Amino acid sequence: MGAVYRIILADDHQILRAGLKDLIEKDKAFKVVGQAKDGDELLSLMGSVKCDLVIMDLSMPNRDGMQAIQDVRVKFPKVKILVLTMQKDQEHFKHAMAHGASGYVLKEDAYDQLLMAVKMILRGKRFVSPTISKLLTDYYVRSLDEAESSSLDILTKREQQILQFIGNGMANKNIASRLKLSVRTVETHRANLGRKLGIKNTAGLVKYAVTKGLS
Amino acid sequence: MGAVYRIILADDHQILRAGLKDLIEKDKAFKVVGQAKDGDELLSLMGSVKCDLVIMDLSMPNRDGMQAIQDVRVKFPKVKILVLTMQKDQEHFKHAMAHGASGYVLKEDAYDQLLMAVKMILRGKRFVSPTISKLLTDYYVRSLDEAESSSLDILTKREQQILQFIGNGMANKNIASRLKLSVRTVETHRANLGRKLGIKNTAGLVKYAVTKGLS
DNA sequence: TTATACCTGCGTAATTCTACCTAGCCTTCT
DNA sequence: AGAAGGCTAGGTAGAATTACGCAGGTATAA
Repeated sequence: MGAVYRIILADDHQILRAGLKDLIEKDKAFKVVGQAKDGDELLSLMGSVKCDLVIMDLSMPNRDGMQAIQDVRVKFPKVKILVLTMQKDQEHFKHAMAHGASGYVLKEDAYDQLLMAVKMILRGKRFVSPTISKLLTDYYVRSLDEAESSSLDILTKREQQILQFIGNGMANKNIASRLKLSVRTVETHRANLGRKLGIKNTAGLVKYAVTKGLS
Repeated sequence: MGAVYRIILADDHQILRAGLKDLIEKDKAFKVVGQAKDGDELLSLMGSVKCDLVIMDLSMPNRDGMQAIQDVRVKFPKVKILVLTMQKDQEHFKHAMAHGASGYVLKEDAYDQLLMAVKMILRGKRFVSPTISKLLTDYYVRSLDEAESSSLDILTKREQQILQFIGNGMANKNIASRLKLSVRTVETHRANLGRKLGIKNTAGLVKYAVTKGLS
């Protein structure tokens, strides 16, 4: 049945908050029970007003959004967080989500995206703006470009295979028995890998393998 | 001006090829100059018929799609590859793109997605189906969940710091000198890391650090 | 038919890591 | 004040990796 969900808005632009409140409350299932113009205000407001969801910007004075997310998560673990921001880059997104946000929507997105995000989050799901989703994929594909152009192709098949096992955290001995080779052979391959890639230690090779997606 | 782009289709379903040819050639800018029912046929066909783009499935008999991509890339580096498949998972996508595909579209996608992919690829861009894009983001967000819930928080600050250096491919000696600690101290921390995380070897720790984003 | 590159493997010595343990010093919480 | 956890560092022993070189067999290309 129709419980009314209580929402708090946090953004340093009063106009945006006002407009947003108006839009959101067109759906009778939602009620904006408070507004804050910065992180400090948000935290103190939440001390006195209960809510189910916070919709917040990342760029705010006095305790910026990223910090606010962490603080809210610690002090009010049950309250969901939806980030609504103009920050359209991987870093902000990753940090926000890693710090505990449940959703990430851009101010340039259509309003129905925000509405969908709110509904999904209140149902316990996460929501990521398709714009951001596409952005992440672009980053990923670009990283593949770099990976391809750089150096994987100077490795022989055997070397790539060995590298893959290294990347999976296997010791030379294990690799040798898996491939039915002498440990010495594996060592030779590993040495060649190190020489070709200019990496001396195991750790570097593993990192290389993992970042190249060989794992 | 309007050069006609030459396209070859590779898929083991004849019906699909026929329908696809029909759809594609509705745009007079494209001409399907050949069809193959498997990887071998594709490669031999390309030896005699020039083309700008190959649209291919991944699951084909006689030299599967993944292998075919690599072979095409080696023997005909100028020909672009668009994967059209029902494989809707991260692994197939990653491998296909890593092996040199320029685009990835699902058979369940709307046709205009395929058309857009073809056009973008022929303009030198890459194209990834939004469905896949969303899938990748979901994987990413889920991995954040695991990272958060699992174990990073049972590590002390110093341990996280050490883990980060390990993840960056540094040997104990280097970490020690960087942090102005004894090698033995670093070893102790590393041992504790291994114990807490249940990971025995360096490689595993590096992999852990990298996948947790500590690098 | 030479080259060339690749895969395989060994020798030796030095370096590094692992696996146990102990232990002093510090801060924080009770 | 006492307990607990964290940071530092050492001892000892053994396991593993690294560095350097060497070399035979095979496949592929010039």
